[in-house]
Amino acid sequence: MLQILDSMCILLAKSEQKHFSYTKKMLDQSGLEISPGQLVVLYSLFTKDNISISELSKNVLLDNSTLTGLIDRLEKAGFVMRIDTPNDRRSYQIILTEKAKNHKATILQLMKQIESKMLEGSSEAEIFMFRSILQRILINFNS
Amino acid sequence: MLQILDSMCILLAKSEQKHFSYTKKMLDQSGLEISPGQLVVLYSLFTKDNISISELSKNVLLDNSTLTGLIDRLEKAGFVMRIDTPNDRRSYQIILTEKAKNHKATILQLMKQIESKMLEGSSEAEIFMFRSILQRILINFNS
DNA sequence: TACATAAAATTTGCATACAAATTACAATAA
DNA sequence: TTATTGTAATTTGTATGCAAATTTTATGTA
Repeated sequence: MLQILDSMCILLAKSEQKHFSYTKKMLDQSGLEISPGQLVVLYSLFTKDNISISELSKNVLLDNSTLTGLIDRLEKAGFVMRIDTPNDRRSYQIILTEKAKNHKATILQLMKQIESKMLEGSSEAEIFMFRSILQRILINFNS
Repeated sequence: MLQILDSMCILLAKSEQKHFSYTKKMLDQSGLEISPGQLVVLYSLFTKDNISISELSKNVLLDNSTLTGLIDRLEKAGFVMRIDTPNDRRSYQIILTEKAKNHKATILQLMKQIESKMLEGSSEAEIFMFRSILQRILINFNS
């Protein structure tokens, strides 16, 4: 085992890095023409779209400035549109296009597939505990 | 709880993202003038330096092209030096400077502190299982 | 109404990351 | 020895991410 992985922090970082690369590879192969970052945004929008960038930013835990670029690329690829917000010319509503809705099932299935790969060999009980520790980590770093 | 965190994949990604931000913040406050990426490289070099970029790349699970920039910045900040490899003019040996060695204890202590924060509220048994699942994830994504 | 303050989105600058291409050099084969 | 192949490191291009600054528009106050 690599020495750096003695550190739980580095082990977490490298696990996520490999997960990210794998996701990127699977997306490339799928022909969907979306990126890992866009995947998260779409996943959130499938549950609730027609919201502002600021609202979306809370839903996906990303800064507005990060979302600007992500939405740019999603819009260019035809998955979302920016629509004027009534009564507030500063803001847009982000809505899914038909194209995005048509790909929803495929996208969700791909995500399930990646999750399966990730958790291969872990029991339900282990996964349950894994989830709760990750949630605790998120909380710990937000205080 | 945020809807996106239903997905174990996204939960993992966001946990790491928050860990990264926290590490960056702590490093900023420490006055050490190093970044999270540089921290991992130094951590590995503390165990074994005087190695080539390619060898280091295996030790830290990073691509050569990523390391070029990281080493550039570490060198500029006076933590490492590139030394010619005898008999191979393509390659350099990366060695730690006295400055880096002088900061070793401080850096390791800071890393311990971040790990403590991360795992706050988790038992030894939970941490043990967490570690083994992360190791399995790393393996799953490498095959 | 005019001014100060706040908010929404974007831009800019910096730090990861990798893939693909490039440069320089080494090693092997013809 | 020359040509091919391989290797080490870097460069370039693209995608995250955030902080800080900026632009545009709202809102609240004098």
